Amino acid sequence: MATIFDIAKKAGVSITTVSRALNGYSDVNEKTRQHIMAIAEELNYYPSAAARSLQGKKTNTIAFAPLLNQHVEAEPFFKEFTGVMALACFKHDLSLLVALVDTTRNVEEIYRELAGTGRVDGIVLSDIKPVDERINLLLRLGIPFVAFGRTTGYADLNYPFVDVDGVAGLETVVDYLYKKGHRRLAYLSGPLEMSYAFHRYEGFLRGLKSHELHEDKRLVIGNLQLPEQAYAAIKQIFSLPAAEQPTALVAGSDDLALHVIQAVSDNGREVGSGPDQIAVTGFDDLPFAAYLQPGLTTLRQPITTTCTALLELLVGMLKNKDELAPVLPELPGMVRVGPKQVLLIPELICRESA
Amino acid sequence: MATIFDIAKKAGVSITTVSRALNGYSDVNEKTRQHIMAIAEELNYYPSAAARSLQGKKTNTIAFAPLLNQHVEAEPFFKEFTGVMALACFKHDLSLLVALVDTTRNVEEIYRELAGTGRVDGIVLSDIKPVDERINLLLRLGIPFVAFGRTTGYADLNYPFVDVDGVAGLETVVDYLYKKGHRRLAYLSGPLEMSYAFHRYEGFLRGLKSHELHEDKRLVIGNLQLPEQAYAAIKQIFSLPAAEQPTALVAGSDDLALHVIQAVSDNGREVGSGPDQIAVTGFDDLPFAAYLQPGLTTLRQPITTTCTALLELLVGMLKNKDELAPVLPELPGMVRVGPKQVLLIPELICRESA
DNA sequence: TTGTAAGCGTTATCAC
DNA sequence: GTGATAACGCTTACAA
Repeated sequence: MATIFDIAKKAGVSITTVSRALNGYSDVNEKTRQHIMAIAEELNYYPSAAARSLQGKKTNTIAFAPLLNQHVEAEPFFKEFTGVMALACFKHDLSLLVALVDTTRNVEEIYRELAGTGRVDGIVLSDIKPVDERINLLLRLGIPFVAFGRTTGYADLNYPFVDVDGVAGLETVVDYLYKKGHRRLAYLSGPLEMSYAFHRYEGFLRGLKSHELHEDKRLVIGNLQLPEQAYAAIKQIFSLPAAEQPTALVAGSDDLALHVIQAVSDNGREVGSGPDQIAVTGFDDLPFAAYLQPGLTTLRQPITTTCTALLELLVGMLKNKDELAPVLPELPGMVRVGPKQVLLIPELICRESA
Repeated sequence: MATIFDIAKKAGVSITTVSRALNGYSDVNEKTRQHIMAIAEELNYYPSAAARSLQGKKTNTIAFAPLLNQHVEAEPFFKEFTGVMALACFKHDLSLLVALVDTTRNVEEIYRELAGTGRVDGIVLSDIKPVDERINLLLRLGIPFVAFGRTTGYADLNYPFVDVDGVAGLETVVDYLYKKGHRRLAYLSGPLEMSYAFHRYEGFLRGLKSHELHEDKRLVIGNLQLPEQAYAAIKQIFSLPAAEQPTALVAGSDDLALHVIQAVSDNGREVGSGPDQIAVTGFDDLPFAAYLQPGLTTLRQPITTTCTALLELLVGMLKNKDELAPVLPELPGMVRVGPKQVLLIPELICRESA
């Protein structure tokens, strides 16, 4: 690899001049610049990223560092999100460093390293938990970051985040089902240690309450991760006395809904919105939701908007460290709940499953 | 951020000793080491990635740099592949730098930059074209890389690659359809400028030939990118005289098959394997293929195996630059066509669409 | 077992 | 306009 030195030698000037010429400084003779540029081109020169960032320069790279859940549960969403994030970064002329975090190791250390090694300008955090040490860690380290999701405390939401409003989402779903005549609703949830699952469940409860329904603990099953667990849960529910069985199954994610639909069929029932059918709903509206048979009624998680907002926020912080609130464009379904806090309202997509 | 200097000062030793202690060298007094480690911990020390790589150290990062096709066509596959690649990298303790390449800019320059800036140890190339300058470029620059896909020349396959055998795949499909009684087959292809599309089409032709069928140019439509184009193609095909219409539609990708299925319905026909139905096949077996109605008969592209092989190859090259052939584990459906060249045979997945 | 010092490829601060 | 030269934070001969 050619260095700035090689160019300087060949051009018969100092490395200072080369650096200035290449970086478009004004105080360089136009002729000299042309000459230097030509030689750089000829030598296939590209500045070393390492050397640059050693000078405190930006890396133009941000990290996306999700926790690696063993549960396949997160997988389809993870892939979708990562892909969209890569596309969003591309539009901002950023590279995306995907660094999965092994939760069986010392998580804090991994983030500390990511932040400390200076390979990235900022971090997109995800898989936020109700109480999440990573946030305080990054806050303390002074690393620019933005969270996809939020903690559940209300006092300490003093960090930048973008979240999809799971509470509002599930209230909408319950309301929809209520109006369709459902009175006995079951709720199937993924790992409740995650904020998003917690919020969705919370929304489910609020939905019940607003219609003066009460929660039947036997119809609420949480921490479902593997397909088998979902199957077992459904089987258990359908073994209740007929009068106590639910007419609608509300799943906390599309992935879960997928297994639920299978399990319902396996139990000799039919999924759908008809009178003798079992209603099933999901959350996410991943591409496959539309292809299921029957089509899945679900809440659309606006992934593209989410990524746009996350990056807009992060890039804004990177540009002017001082400015409190980066100018966020108004995006559809967006509610600003703080200077750097955004909530996105998921949209109910009605198909045939409920 | 704490530096090696801060630690040295606090520990009352030289930076050399700190460096050695931290890097696990043997010639350091155990007591000194303990002391240094403790201080490093206390100071939240992490070595600067920039400074290290400036010393020629590894970055433990590899780049995945796919071309950004405007066609949404590549999107679902891209997301799936990127996600699986991230998971595979994780297992090798590597970070993944996703750098989408804008094909409207100077592509060569972008790869040159990626290689020259030293941010990554190696590159995974994809979206290989029949004749692809990027390969010679990287070969010339001496950057470790491995290609997902291959050029179509046979003489110059002297670079490491892993490819899914599209030729074999489509021969299998045609054979399958033939045995089901189909004699008039249409072929719908994505952008033929890509090797994979080229190979699949080639396989289609060979399949026809082996059964002494001949190609009907009116039934072969290439460079389909947008859904509308697929729709138009199907409409056109169904406007042929009844006797000349195909009984089977072979699509070059699942994504294309998806649109084809829709278009067939819109033209008042029914997709399926029955006598009066139109058979449709795809390629990839993306997750949604199983959920389509009817389920899509398609060729399973072994993405996980592909990523494993790609990384195994690349990591092998990174470890011992000299050794010609890294020891590749035998993976299912794998054919070694050269010391560093691997072909993966796609498996036919029979569902209801054909 | 430890320390000194050179060097990796840049950018930035001075002088000239 | 241009050029020395000192950082940036680390690794590694070479000395001690």
